[in-house]
Amino acid sequence: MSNQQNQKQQPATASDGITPRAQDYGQWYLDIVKRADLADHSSVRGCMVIKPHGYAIWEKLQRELDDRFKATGHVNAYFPLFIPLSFLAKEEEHAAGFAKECAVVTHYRLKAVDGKIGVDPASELEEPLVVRPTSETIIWAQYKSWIQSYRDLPLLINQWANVVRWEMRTRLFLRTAEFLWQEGHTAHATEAEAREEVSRMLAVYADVAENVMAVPVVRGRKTEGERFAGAIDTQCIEGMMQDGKALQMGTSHYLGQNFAKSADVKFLNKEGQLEYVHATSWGVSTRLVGALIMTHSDDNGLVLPPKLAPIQVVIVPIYKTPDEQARTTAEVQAAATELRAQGLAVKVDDREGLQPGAKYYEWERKGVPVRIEVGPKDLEKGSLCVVRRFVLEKDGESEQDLRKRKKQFLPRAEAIAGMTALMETMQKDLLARAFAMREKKTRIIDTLEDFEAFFKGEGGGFAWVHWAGTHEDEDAMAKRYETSIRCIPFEDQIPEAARGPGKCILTGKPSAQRVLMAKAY
RNA sequence: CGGGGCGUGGCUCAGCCUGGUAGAGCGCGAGCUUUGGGAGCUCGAUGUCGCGGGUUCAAAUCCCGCCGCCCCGACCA
Repeated sequence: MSNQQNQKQQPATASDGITPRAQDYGQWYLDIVKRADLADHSSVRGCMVIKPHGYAIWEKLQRELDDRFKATGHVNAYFPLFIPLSFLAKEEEHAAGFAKECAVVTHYRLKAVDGKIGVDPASELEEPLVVRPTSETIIWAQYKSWIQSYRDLPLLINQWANVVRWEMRTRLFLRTAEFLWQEGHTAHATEAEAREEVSRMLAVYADVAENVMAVPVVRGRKTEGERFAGAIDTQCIEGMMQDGKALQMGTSHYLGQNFAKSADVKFLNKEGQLEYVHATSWGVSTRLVGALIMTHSDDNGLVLPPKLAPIQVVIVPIYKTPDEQARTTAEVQAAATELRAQGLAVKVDDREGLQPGAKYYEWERKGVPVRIEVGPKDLEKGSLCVVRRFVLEKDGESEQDLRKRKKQFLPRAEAIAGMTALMETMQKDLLARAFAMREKKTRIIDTLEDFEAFFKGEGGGFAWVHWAGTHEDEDAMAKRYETSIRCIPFEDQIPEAARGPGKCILTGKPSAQRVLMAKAY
């Protein structure tokens, strides 16, 4: 597509092979995924291969999440990939919600016929097995035998797993037929306790989004139409991508007693009475890697928050003679050792046969936050050349000035001692930048005219609007403007100027508070 | 499911209209010279041209059928 023009030209900038965002945002995203070596399309429709660099980011995210799950009292377990069809069918609403995207296993054997291997028709399963699109039903079937008394509650379990949803259209990380995620499934004695769990885990997600991923999020609950199939309440965090579209980054559901009833999970309470258990479930997926890319990256490649960068500092030796090579390499190793002692993830790039410039571009593309160059002059001066992947842009700043600000020659000791602080600064800067970007594309809107103008002319973003429409009205808005209610935000999530009651933007009916409208991924 | 595109060395693609037995750039390997923002030269290796059938003396190329993937839309985390 648009990157074909670059094909046979000499690379002019670091962005070679990456379509600029302004030209084609969707293509830019794909280019980043490929050029930063995060993932590949596989030969299976809709399924991706997560490459080591992409997987390393996921592993760091996993660690951050898992630590928080443990800290809030959860333990990990693992349940089967296959769900008997009858299990899924038990919770009607749930089944209906996922029916259209289920992969189904119907046979268990292959057979060679005329030299060709194929499905053995004689091996048909008595009951088809659904490849889990989510695990509520199989897990609750098990909970039935685990829960008898209030003493067994709360049951706080998380599972790290892959799930399959046969989506009609897929996009690397954002929506793949198979994806990796975590799903928490908890059982509680009371509604209040379960609802508290829902809020607790949403807070964990928001914490990871903002303080680890550096992606500011709006917290709220879904409208009836957008709720998880089978849930009574779905809470979510919504991030804004650089094109102004919203991305749902995590959900936490109060499932009421629906699943307990369909799986017949009762417990004896303190008063000696049988009661159905209250359930929650909550999850985030590899989609978060997509959110990371679309929030922070630029036309030169991936930009990663230091907390999630598999490599935080890359050090490149520069030399001409074998003597210089020996000396700079020794210094590079020494610096690496000292930085690692601070707990930093450091990579020494002493590959031969690649010029330093080639290495710079590669690591920029891959989003390494800081690069250190060590040449003969640095050895003489006892300095290190510290180059940041990004700095906060100033208005009207030239490309050269920006580049100059990224690069600093620092006394060796200062550079090394200050590295952890620099990581923290960059982590904060990234969040601040993402926040500013979101603010810039956020409007308080009171009329349909302004609404339409915002989503057409200005390219859209987050719109705070009053809403008192029906489910049908929501659909009408979606058809007309391609927007949806991303969430009904919690009171403290609404900008102060936008709080309080008003009139529905569509129907004019009284509205208690504003909702968040946006186009969404 | 509808619309579009693509399938040829590892990658991106040219060649196809007008059939004559496969090319370029990048990458890869060796050697020499290079190295503070993508190195240069020399030599070298690498192909069931998506699959099946047909037409023909001859098919990457023409015809028929099939398959797969990607992109755009309707559905979704």
